[in-house]
Amino acid sequence: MAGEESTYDIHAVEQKWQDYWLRDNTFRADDDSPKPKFYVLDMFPYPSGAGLHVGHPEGYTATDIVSRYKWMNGFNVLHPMGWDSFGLPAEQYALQTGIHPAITTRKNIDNFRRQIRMLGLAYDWDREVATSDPAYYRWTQWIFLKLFEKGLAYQTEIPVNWCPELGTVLADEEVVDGVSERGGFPVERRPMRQWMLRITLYADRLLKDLDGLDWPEPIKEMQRNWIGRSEGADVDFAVEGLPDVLRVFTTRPDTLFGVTYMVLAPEHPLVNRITTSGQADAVQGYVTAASRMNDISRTDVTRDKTGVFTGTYAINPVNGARVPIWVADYVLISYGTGAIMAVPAHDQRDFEFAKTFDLPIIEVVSRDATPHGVGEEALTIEGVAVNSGMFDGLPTREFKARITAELESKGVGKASVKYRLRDWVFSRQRYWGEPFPLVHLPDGTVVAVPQSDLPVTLPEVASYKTAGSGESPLATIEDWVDVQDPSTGKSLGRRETHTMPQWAGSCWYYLRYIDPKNPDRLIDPAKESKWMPVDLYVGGAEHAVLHLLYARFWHKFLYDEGVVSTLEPFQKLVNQGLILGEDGQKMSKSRGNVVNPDEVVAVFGADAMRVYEMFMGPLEVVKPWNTQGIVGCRRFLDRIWRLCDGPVSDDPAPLHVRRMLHKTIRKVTQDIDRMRFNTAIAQMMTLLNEISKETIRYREVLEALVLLVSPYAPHVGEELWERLGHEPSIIHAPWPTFDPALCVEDEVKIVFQVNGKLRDDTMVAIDTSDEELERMALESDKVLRHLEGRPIRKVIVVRNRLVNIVG
RNA sequence: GCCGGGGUGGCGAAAUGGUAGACGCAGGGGACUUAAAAUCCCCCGAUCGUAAGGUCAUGAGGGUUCGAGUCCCUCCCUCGGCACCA
Repeated sequence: MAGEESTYDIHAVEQKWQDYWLRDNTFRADDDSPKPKFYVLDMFPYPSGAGLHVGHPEGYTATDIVSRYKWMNGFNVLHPMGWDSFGLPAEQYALQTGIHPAITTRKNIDNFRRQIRMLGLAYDWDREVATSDPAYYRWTQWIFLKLFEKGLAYQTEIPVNWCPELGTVLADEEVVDGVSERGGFPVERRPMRQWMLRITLYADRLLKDLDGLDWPEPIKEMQRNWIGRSEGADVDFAVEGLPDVLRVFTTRPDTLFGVTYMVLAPEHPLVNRITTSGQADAVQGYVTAASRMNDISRTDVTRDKTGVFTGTYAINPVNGARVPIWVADYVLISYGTGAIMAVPAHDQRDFEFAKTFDLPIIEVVSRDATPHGVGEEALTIEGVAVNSGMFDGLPTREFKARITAELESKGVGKASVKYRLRDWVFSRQRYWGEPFPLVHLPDGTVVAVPQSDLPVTLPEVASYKTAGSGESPLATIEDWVDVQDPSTGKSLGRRETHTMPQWAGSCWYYLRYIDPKNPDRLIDPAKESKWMPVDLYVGGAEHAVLHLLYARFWHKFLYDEGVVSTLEPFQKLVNQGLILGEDGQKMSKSRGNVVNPDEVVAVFGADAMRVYEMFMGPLEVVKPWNTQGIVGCRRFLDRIWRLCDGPVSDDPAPLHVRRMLHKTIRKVTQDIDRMRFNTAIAQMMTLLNEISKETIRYREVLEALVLLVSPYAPHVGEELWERLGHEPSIIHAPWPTFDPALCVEDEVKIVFQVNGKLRDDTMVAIDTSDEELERMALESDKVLRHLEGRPIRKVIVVRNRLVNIVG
């Protein structure tokens, strides 16, 4: 293979420079530098036992190129790396082997660090952090306590998937058709105590502040959809024969005259109160059945509508109509008020339900102000009111405003905004996560562990199995759970045994990189304001919603607390596309198509791997790996090496070579700014092809090429830079500049078209006049032949490009 | 179902509305070599033609334009996200 036949000893060169960078601390970010700052961030990895796969270095190489480019442009760059090291796999491994997750994690981190260094990535290792390090999670706990103090953290009972046989809570993905994925044991919905964070309080800000971010529009759109702001009205319906009020949320208050029934979610608190004795058994049975279903089958849209009548009626506030109240699981307790007014003529779900249970359907919206009767599906458009009494003829928009105001004046409704976003379930019944710094007192109150006692560290446990109750393994460690007064030894209360989810540590790691060792505070404000915000954040699109939304939420909270000075953490975001296996399938162990960077580097070297990953295609795009393809990148580097290896002339290069060089400097520079690394590499290859034709190697050209290629292939870059007589590191050398005057050719090819088809071409001096070009085109035999004597109707001349004769 | 990407040679891809396929891989031919590897040079979308040259071609079909891979409309396929959110 090409790697073994390479021109130079790749591995010796790569080792030499990796050692140098480490020794020299080349990539240290300087907190005191007067240079402009640039903060480049990678989404830090979970250090799995499998080690890096070729997908990781894609994003890392991209940020590495940008970092090195910024250094060469005189910036003070912060480019850190760390570990998202709490998480389930280490705990599952501990369950199987009894090896402590901390040990596994340390080993995996060491392996990841080795692999990342092997790739020549320019990180400031003095700033490395790991979320599972007590010195780190002390501050995760600190942030949580702030949230707790401000009332943004609360406990609630919410239904979770409880498997009695396994004695544990399962995630929705672990439940298939109502039984556990592993073992096939029955799973039930059981309300369990969980810690929640009030992210919904920040919904509006999380939505609005998206506008100012330099993020891919699709990602912003995903976040907007996830937050799901919707404007409408709360409307109160009286319940016949009872003092209760049934409040519903609707985005279409203009359809109130079309309400033919009401629906409560099975979990709605009014269900028991309003159900008549005659309907009690049916309702009870339905509610119980609904509680057994998991969220996935419950929300399966292809399911037929089900429901049951409560026996009670509600009174429509606009016309006094008496409408039956049903219970149905297509209404979710977690959205709006957990109850709806059903308008089957204009809502597809209500329509299907009404058809199933033979309920009336009243048309109240029409395209053109005249009723057309109810069709085969609901008409969900905005239009004009019909069958709505005095409101007939009103356009939807006006009607909404009028009726909302009217309801409000009567005290039976008001304008209302609801969000799809739910509060964040923040606790896990697991061992390997941040302990909550909380103590439950005997009287039921919950108190914070004093700041001076942080961190609350994880105790040693004998077994990593969850406690039988569904509590975490921590619940079984009596010494740890029982909090005693240090002076009297008297029991004060019991520690919270839940742990935080993996998202917690990744919500703020980008801040700790700025001040990683500060023992007294999360971050020094002066350093924070120096480095924030993150100028470029690169990572996988799989984190488009959750991680990025949670981190933005915490950041805004920390802003409110005066800890950070920016409203948003990540100014520019780029998602790298997935790298697929050689078979075009997603890489996975089971498919056996995983490419291991160790093997690639062993054969081709880190530089070739880096160049290939960037050359494969645009960063953001999904693309398949092809080991054969690296050969071309290896050859490219070898050819540069050989070029620099011989005698070098200090004479100025001939004009055509300098032109090519300056065009290349321009293209490579512009492409790095646009993060189009593939075309930058292609341009360098083109330059290389050109200068290889010359018998003389000009220093002027070689040095520029080495500088240009060095962010992509830093080992070759450093080595050749040194051999050309310069001091390391090449990142201290200035990025080459181009002369715009040298980027234009003095001759251009002009294409002659007849009726838009290419017929001839010729070389002319640049900026030849339109008249001259037209004259030349009309002298072309080929053009004349294709005109076939037809009269010329029109001539289009595009200077320096083409002449199109229309005839 | 809804939202968002994307369909260009054998493959990865490139192309401010202006020569479609830059650059690379694979393939073919040649030079060097006892030979192979490496290296260097040439060819390389399809099709008709001895050639000159012509015709077709960017998922399909329409449209705008002197000119469309690029803009507009309809549709198909594919990948990702969300999924009874009232």
